[in-house]
Amino acid sequence: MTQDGRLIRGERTRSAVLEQALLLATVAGLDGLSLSQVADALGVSKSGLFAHWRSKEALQLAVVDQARAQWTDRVVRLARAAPAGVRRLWAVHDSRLAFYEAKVLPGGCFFANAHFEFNARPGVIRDRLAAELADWMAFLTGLAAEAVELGELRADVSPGGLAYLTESLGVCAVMQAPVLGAETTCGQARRALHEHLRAVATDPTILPELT
Amino acid sequence: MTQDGRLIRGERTRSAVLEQALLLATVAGLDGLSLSQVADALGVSKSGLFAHWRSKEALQLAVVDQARAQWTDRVVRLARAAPAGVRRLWAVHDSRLAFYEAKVLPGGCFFANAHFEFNARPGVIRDRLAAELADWMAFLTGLAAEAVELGELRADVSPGGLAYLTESLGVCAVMQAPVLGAETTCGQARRALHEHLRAVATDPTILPELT
DNA sequence: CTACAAAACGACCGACCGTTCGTAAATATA
DNA sequence: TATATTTACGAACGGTCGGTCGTTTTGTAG
Repeated sequence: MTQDGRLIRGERTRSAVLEQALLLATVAGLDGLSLSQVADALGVSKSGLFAHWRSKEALQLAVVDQARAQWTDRVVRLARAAPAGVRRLWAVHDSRLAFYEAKVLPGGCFFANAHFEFNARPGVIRDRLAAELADWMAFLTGLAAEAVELGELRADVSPGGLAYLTESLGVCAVMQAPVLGAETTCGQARRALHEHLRAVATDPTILPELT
Repeated sequence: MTQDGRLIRGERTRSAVLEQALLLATVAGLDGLSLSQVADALGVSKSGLFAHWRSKEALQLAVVDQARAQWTDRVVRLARAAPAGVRRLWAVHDSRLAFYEAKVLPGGCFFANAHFEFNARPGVIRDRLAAELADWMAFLTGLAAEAVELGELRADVSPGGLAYLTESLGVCAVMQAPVLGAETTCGQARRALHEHLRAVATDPTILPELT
C-alpha cells in the first residue's frame, strides 16, 4: 500500500472491473454474468479476479454496491437540489427517467432487472436486493410524507400509496422501453405522475409545466 | 397417429414438458432454463426433447405460447364475464393480481420476468415478447377506450395513459412481492387503481367496494 | 403375427462455466 | 540495490451446458 493518497494499482483494476461488470450484468443478468467476459473485456486474466473477490457471488454483491453508488450519484443527488416536498419527489421521478433515457446502462435499469431475476431465488443476493428496494421505497415514502407535512399535498394522501405509484410508473417505463422506445415510455411515466401530483396538490401550479 | 381424437403419447409428453418448462423458466429465467433440469423433473431423457423441438430456442418460444395461453385462460377469460367498460378494466386488474396472489407460478409473473431478462438482448425471443406486450397494452387501451365511449369515464381521460397506469401497478406489484409479500403489494396495486378509477369515473359508485 | 412409424433413450461431443494453484511480474519498503 | 508484498498470470480441473447420433422401445395398422 502506498503512503500517499494515490490510487494503487489494485484499486484501479478493482473499480474498472466493477464498472465493466455492471455494464455486462444489466445485459446478461447478474447471474448470467460471465467472469470470462468481464476479464476479456478489460484485457485481464480471469483468475486475477479471484485475488479481489473470493467467489463470483462476492463480485455480484460488489456489483450491487456499484449500482447503488451510481444510482445515488445520478438520481438521488440531483434531486436533493430541488426544494423539499412535492417538487423534490417530482425531481426524483424526473431524474430517474432521465437516467433511463440517457441509456447509461445498456440493459435499462440494473435494479429492476436484478429484482425480477432473483424474484424466486432465495439467497444472499436476493436478500441484498430486497434491502435495497426497502431503502428506496422508504426514501420515496419519506419524500411523500414530507410533502404532506408541508401542506403541499392534500392531507388525505397516503405517502406509501404515492410512493408505490411513483415506483410503479418508473419500473413500467423501463420495462416497455425496448418495445416503444425510452423517450415514449418515459414520457408516459412523466405525464402520469405529473397529472396525479397536480390533482392531489393543494397548489397545482407548484410543479413546473411539462414540456 | 391414432385415428380417434384421443391424445397420442407424444402430445401428452409435449404438453407436460411445456408445463414443467414454464414453471422452471419463471424461476431460473427463460434463458437460464436448463433442458437437463426439465427432463429430469419429468423423468424423461434430455435427448428426447429434441424430437419435439429442434433447439432450445424453439422450446423457449413454445414456452412463451404456453404462458400466453395460461394468461388468457386465468386472467383475460375471467374478465370477459364482467360488463364492458370500466368494470371490465377493473376485473382485468383484479384477476391479474389474484393470479399473482394464487402463486400459480413460483417465479411470480413469467412475462414480467422475461421482459426484463431480454430487455437488452435482441433476437427472436425478444421480438416475440415485444409483440405479446404490444398486444396486451392494446387490449388494456381498448378496454379503457370502451369505458370512455360508454360515458363511464370522463371524456378527457386518455385510454393509453390509463392502460399504462394499470400495467404499471400490476408490474410493480409482482416485482415487490418477494419483499413485502404478494398480499400486501397486490393490495396496494388494487387500492391505487381503485382510487384512480373512482376519481375519473362519471359515476364513482360503478365499481364494487374494496374489501 | 408382421411391418412400420412415432417416440424415447443412452452415450458421447465440444464449448463454456467457476475455481484452484504454483509462478512470474510489478511495486513498495529498507 | 536488495527484499518483501501486492498483483496478475497461465494452465489445468471437474462440472454443466446445448446438441448429435444410432439404437431400442412403444403403439398402431395391415
